[in-house]
Amino acid sequence: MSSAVSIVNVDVYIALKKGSFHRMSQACFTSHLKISQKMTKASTFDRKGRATIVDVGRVAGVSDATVSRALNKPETVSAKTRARIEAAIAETGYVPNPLAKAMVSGRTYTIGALVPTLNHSIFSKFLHALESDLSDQGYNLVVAVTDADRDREVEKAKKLLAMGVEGLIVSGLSHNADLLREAARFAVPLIATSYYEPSAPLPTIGYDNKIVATQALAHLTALGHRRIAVAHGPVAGNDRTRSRIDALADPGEGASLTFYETTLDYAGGAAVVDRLEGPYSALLCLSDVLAVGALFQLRSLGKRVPEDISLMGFDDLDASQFTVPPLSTVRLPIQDMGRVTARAVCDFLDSGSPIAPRLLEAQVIARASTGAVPLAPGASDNPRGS
Amino acid sequence: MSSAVSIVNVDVYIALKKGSFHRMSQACFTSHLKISQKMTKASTFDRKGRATIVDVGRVAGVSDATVSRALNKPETVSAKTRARIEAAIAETGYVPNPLAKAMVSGRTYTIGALVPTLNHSIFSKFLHALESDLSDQGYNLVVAVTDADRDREVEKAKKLLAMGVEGLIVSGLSHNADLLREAARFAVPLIATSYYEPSAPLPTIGYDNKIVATQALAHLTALGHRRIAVAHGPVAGNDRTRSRIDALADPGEGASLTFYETTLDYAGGAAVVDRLEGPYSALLCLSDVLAVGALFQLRSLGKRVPEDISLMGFDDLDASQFTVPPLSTVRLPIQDMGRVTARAVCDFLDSGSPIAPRLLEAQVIARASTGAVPLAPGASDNPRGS
DNA sequence: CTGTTAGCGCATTCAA
DNA sequence: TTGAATGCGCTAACAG
Repeated sequence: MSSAVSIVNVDVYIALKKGSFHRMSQACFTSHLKISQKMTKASTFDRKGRATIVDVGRVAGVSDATVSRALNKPETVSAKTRARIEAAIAETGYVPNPLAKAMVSGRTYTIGALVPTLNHSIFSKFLHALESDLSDQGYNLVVAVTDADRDREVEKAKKLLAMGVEGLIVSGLSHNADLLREAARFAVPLIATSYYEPSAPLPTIGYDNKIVATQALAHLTALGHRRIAVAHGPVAGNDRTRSRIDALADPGEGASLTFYETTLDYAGGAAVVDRLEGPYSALLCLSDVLAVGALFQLRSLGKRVPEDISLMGFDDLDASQFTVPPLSTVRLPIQDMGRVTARAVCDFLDSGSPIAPRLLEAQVIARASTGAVPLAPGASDNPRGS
Repeated sequence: MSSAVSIVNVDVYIALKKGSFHRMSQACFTSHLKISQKMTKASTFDRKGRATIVDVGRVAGVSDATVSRALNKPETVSAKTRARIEAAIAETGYVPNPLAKAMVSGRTYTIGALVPTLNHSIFSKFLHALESDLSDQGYNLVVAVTDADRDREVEKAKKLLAMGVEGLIVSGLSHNADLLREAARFAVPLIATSYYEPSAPLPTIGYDNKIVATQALAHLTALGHRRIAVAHGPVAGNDRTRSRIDALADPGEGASLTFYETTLDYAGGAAVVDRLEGPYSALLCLSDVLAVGALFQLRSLGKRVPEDISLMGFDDLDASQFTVPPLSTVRLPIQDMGRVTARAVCDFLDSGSPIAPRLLEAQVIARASTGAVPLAPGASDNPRGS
C-alpha cells in the first residue's frame, strides 16, 4: 500500500476519499515525494495551493516573464537559465494554468457538438470521426445531447457558448432561431451537418438527402420494381427524413410508392411489415434500423428476401452486412463528414479560411436483400400472407 | 435576404464566409441592429470588439463592480440601478466572458470522459446518460476517444487536463501509470467505469464482470446446459473481457466450457460458429454483437435456436430483443452507470463528498434464444453439421 | 538575453 | 447600496 511504486496511486485515492481535499494542490501531492528537503527555499509558493509561474521564477531566481518565455519560446532564453527553470519546474511541480492561458489568448481550443442522440450509431460514428480529427489538430470536443428537442438544443448551445467553445456543430437544418442568434452573439461559426443545402443561412456539410433517396430508388427501379413500400421514421422535427420523402414524391419510371411512418427502431421496422397492404415487390426503409427490424419480421412470417420481397435500407450499419441475407443499403459518408467538418472548423479558426458548404457523396451498396422483380407482374403478393 | 426577420442569419453567414471576421465582435453584429443611434454615448466600448463589464458600467453610469453584483447577486443592488444596468447590457449586447469568469473562480464546470471508441453502442449510451446528468447539474462533457490505446489515453487525458477539466472518467482498470500521475498533478478526481473493484487505486463505478459472467452461466446451467462454448472478443487490453473469462474458469456444476476468441464484431460472432467443435448445447457470447453475428450464421446454416443450440449474449443491445428468436442476454446497467458517475463527480465537485466505489447490478434477461437442453444427452451435435 | 510594466475580464475584499 | 482597489495566472509589449 505504501510501496514506492504505487505512492502516486495512493495519493490519488486518498484525495478522492477525503472530501476536504477538493481543490487539493499539486504541491501537496508531490511535496513529500521529492522536494520536502527544499521546502525551506521555496518558502511561499504554496499560497493557494498550486505553484504558479511566479513561484517557479522565484525558485529559479528569474522573473516570471522569463519562465513564460522558457515555456513558450525556449530558443529565446539562454541554455543555463532554461536549465535552472526546468529544475525549478520539476521542483515545484508547476503545471500551467489553462484558464489563465485561455484568458489572455482568448482561445479555448474547444469545439462544441450538438447531437440529437448518442444512441443512434450514425451520430456516434460521426462524433468518433469528428473527435479524432479535431484532436489531431489540437482541439477538444464538447458534446451535448439535445434529444431532438429544439429548445433544449438552444439551451445547451448557450451553455457550450458560455463555457467558451470556439465553434458549434449541429445536425440538420431545423433549429430554433435563437440558435443562430446566440452563435452570432458569441461570434462563433455554426455548421450544420448531415445535410447539404448551399442556400441555407449557415454552412452545411453533408449529403444531399434528396439525391440519396433518389439513388436508393434508382437501385430498386433498375431491378424492375414499381410498386414499392417506403418505411420511414417520424417526420416531425426530422428534416432529413422529410427531404428523403420529398425526393420520393415523384418517383417517375411508372413507379408507385406508398409511405409508412413508424417509430425509428427495430420494433418500428417490424411493425411496418405487419401494416403492409397491397402487392409490393420491394420495401425501402429510410433507415437500416427499420430494415433490420423488417427483415426479422419478414423472416419470421416465412417471407423470403429477396424472392418474395426485396428489402433495402439506408445508413449501412455495421450489422447490415451480416444479416441474412446481407442488406442492400445506401452508405452515408459519416466518417468523411466528421473529417471534413473538423477540418473546416479548424481551418477557419486557425487561418480564417471561410467555411464553405460541402457536398459529400453517398454510395449504394448492393447486397443480397434486393433482387430483380419476378417476371410475372404482381407475382409477389401481400407479405402479410392470407 | 435582408428582411428584418432573417437579418441575424444573414449576419452569421457573412461572418462565416469572410475569413477576416474570425474573432468578430458581438458588437459588430448587434450594433447596426439596435444601438446605432446611441453609439455616440457608448463611445469606447468597442476596444477590442466585445463589450466588457466595464463598458456596461460606463453606459449605465455605474462601476464595474456594481455591474458584476447586478449579474451575480441581483438582490444586493437597488432596483433602479439594476434596471439601468440591464438596459446597458441590452444596449451594448454585453455577453460575459466565460474565460475570465473561469479564471477568477478557478472553475470550468467541465468533465472529461475517455472512451475506447464511440462505435460501440455501450460507450455511446454511457456517454448519453452521462452527458444528460452532467448537464442537469450544470456541467459540460468533453469526450476523447482512445481507440483502446493506453498511450493515446494518457495523451488525450493530458490535453483534457490542460484545457481545465475538473474530473476525468475512464473505462476499465488497465491504464498507463502516467494517467494516475497526471490526474494527481492536476488534482482532479479520476473515476473508472464499467468495472467494480473496490480495492483498485481509484474509485470504480460499474458492474462486477465476474459476477455478471457467473449470472449468465447460471442461467444456462439452470436450463441443464453442461457443454458450453464461450465466444469472446480479444483479451489483450480488455480487462472486462479478461474478468468475465476468469470468472468462468471454474464453472462448477459439472459444466465444461470451451473458449473461442474472435474479433469483436458481427463477423467475429459468425466466425466462431464456423469454428465450433464438439457437441455444445449452448453458445455463450460475452457480447451481444457476437451473439447476433452467431445467430445469423447459425440460421443460415440451418441450425435452430434454441432447439439445436441455445444462444446467449451480453449487453442487451437494442437489436437483441428483435432478433429471431429474441436473444437472451445480460443487461448491463449502462444508463445507471452514466447517472451514478455523473452524480458522483458533481457531488464531489460541488460539496466535496468523497467518491466511493459503487457496484451496479446487471440483470439476466431470459428470452427465447435459450431453452432447456434436450433430454437425450448429446442430442445436439456439432453445429457445423456433417 | 532578461526584467519591468501592463493589462486580459471578472469577482471580491474593503471603505465610503 | 455603491465605488475603488486588488488579484487570479499568464503573455506581450517595451526597455535595459
